[in-house]
Amino acid sequence: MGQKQLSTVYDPSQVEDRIYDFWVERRYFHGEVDKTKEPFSVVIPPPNVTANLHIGHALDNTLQDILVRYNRMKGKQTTWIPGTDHAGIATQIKVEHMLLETENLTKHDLGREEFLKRVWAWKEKYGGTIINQLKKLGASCDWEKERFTMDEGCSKAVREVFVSLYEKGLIYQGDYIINWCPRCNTALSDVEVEHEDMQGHFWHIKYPFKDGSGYITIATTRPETMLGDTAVAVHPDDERYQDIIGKEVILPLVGRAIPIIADEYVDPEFGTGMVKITPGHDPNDFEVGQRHSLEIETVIGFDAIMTEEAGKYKGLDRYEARERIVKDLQEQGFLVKVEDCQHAVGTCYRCDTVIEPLVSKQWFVKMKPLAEPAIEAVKDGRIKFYPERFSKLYLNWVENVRDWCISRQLWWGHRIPVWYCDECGEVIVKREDPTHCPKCNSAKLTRDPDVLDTWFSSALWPFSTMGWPEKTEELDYFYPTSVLVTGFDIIYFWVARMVFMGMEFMGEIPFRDVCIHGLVRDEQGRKMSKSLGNGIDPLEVIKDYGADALRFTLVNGVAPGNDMRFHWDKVEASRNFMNKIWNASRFALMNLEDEIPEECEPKLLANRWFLTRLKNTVESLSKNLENYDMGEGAKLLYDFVWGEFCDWFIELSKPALYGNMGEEAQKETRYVLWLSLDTILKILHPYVPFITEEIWQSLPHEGESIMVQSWPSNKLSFEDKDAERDMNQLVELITQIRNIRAELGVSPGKEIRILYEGNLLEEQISYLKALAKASEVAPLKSKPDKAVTAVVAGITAYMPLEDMIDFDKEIARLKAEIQKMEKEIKIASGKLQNQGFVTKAPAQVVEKEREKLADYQNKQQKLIQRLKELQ
RNA sequence: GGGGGCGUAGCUCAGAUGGUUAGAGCGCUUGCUUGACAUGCAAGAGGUCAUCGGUUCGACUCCGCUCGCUCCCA
Repeated sequence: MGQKQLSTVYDPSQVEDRIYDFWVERRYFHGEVDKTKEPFSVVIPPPNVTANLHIGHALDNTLQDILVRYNRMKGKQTTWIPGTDHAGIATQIKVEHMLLETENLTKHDLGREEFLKRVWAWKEKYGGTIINQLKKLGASCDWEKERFTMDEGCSKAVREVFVSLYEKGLIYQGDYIINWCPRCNTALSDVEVEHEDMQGHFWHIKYPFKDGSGYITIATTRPETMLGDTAVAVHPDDERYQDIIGKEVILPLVGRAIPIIADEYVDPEFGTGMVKITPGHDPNDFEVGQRHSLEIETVIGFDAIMTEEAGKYKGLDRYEARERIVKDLQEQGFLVKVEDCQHAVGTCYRCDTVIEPLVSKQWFVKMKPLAEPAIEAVKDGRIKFYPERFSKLYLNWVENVRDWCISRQLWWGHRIPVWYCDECGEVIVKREDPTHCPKCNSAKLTRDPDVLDTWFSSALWPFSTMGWPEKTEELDYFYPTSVLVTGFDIIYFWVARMVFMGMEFMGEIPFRDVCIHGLVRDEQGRKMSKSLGNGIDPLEVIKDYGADALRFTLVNGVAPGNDMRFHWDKVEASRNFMNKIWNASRFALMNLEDEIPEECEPKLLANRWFLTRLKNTVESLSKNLENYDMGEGAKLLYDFVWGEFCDWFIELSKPALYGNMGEEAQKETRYVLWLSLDTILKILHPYVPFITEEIWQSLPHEGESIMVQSWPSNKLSFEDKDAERDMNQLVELITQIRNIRAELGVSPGKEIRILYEGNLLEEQISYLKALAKASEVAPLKSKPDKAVTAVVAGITAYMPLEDMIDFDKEIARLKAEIQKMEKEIKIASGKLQNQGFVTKAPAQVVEKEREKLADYQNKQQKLIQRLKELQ
């Protein structure tokens, strides 16, 4: 790519794929074990194999890529392990749908084995979609290490963990109440249930005493479950009901007698202070039932249809049954009243169907013993959340965690490694598939039909991807991982469980830092969803604006952990920023030679100033990235590159580059321009990898690729506070002059004369000429009659404008300026007259305030003087 | 019921450890083919930082109340 061919508009579509291929070919993403270097490792939150890249993935992976690229440039041995998740329910449903549509087959028509073959075939064909989409985004994943939660290694890890936990007594099987999704036809864990507030009713129902002495009133939102009531409960301390504890009531419509029991679970303040207890259909009631050894009646089946136990309601759907029961209660005089109420209803996180709590035989992980070390690890700071507040969320959950139901009634997933002996009933849990019963030696064994919760295998991801249970070099070197980047919505599902498993099986935390980000919402602040159709396809954005613009849009100015809205305006702003970088680079290339300029000590003010700013910017940006504040870092880059490099440094460099300030100045400025652009490209690179590589390749450079250059830090030691001060003064002066020109209608092309009081360096004069469009800048000898004045601390500049002065305008302008200064002087002097401020505030702060005051006063005096001269 | 977050310019949002002339993008006004860029340049208007109180020499920033919106858990 020759310098002259650079088009004035940057076209990412001509660049990105080519550059990505170049990186992959050179294996820059790959990180081998290298004990001479500090490791930096990240595991990707594995997206579902069924997924297409959505905007949330784009954000999550952009953040990871920024961190990975930054640390790679910092010289760490870096690996970012990618992969996908088998997503039990989602994948199974997807393939079932496909089979039904294309071949009119159900999974039962095919049988388990054949069905699984089809799922694997589907996975092979479509499973790579999202991986390829990540490449479009520019993700620098270590593709040679790509994994899948159901590949051989991960499966081995799952098996080892299950058997090992079982042997330790931390996995058990039993009949407990679980969350059942009647549509997905499987048990779910507690976190897979979402609670939605729904409009419902409170039905108040009479339960007559068995002895005929009247009745009590019970309120319920689910009357259909009353068929399964096995008690009524009151609070043991509730004085109203002391005398009825132990009595029996008759269950309406059913006729069964059930006892009134006392249990602390009841809230005496709520409703009548009496609740029906249905151990078979409510998790809280189930626990009450256990405490009081109550019977469990199951009146609703796994298909959400009323069971045999429901008597005459058998065969009805649970909602039909509700209507019929309410009707019957009313007809028979049991219904007291109906109130409207809002209550939380549990729904399946995959299909949104209302969950049915049901008692069923499932496998569980005992969580308390696993939780202890996971709590400690966060409490003592071995694992840190960014932002910190998310550790509270984590702790709150982990400290109250309940046992984890891990069996799923699905076919797609890790089959539970448990066999039952058909002869003697022995339960066999083995690392290798057994052929005979160890107890009775029978060969008739039946394997448990269920599979494990997908999150069970995800929980092992940080070490299963590195070869565990083998003791690999990778594990030794790259584990624990450096940072985990993920959304807050997945802290319970995944983050906490990785900590449990990491502590238990590696004896160590799985990651040191957890960087949490928010959701990407639509323009109106709504969640993006398929049903609303308000999703943004990141690939479309990439196609039209480029991956760099998308990446920058997603992170620029976003506060850590906060949600953000997706605005097309922002995409355009980012695209424009890319174009700005492109054109600033074009300018540099036009003014540089083919070789890297010779290093030199800068003497010119603009150069000294800019190198100082460059150093400070690199430092601030590095700090932002170390603190996982990518949003602030992006903002910093944007402001610095556009607002300082382009708007000021490039403009200031022109006189020198064009040779108007002598050969030395030109040479020096070329060097500073080159160094600055080289540095800017490097610090931009983690955010916008494609455009920075493309430009860097055409800039004089050493090395193959910008992505393996070292992060700028050591070389930039240049700092000159005086230059900063002098430049600030100059910037203020130029801005004022431009302001005056604009306000007084001096056309931009018209050159003016500037006569000044105070000290200006020779270079400052050159800059003034160039940036304020002045034909002459000279010390003031005698005051011109007709002139406007720009006043900054230390300098007064007169602009003789005989023919075009509107004196009233100028007087008004001066008065406004004076008033503005008056206000500032009041504030500053007020502070300084305050004894408390002078004695208690840090000396530095007081000194700064004094300087400010002096500047304001100086300016104001000159303005007043000038006003007098005009009046 | 418990916990978290948010409320800053017309809109969308930034504002470490309290001291800034309170910032950006978009929008708006005015003027510009200035030898990188009209996906641009220059200048500008626009904010009692939700409300009330407290801590402090000093609060957009820390603490508490209230109001409004939002999320998670029960």
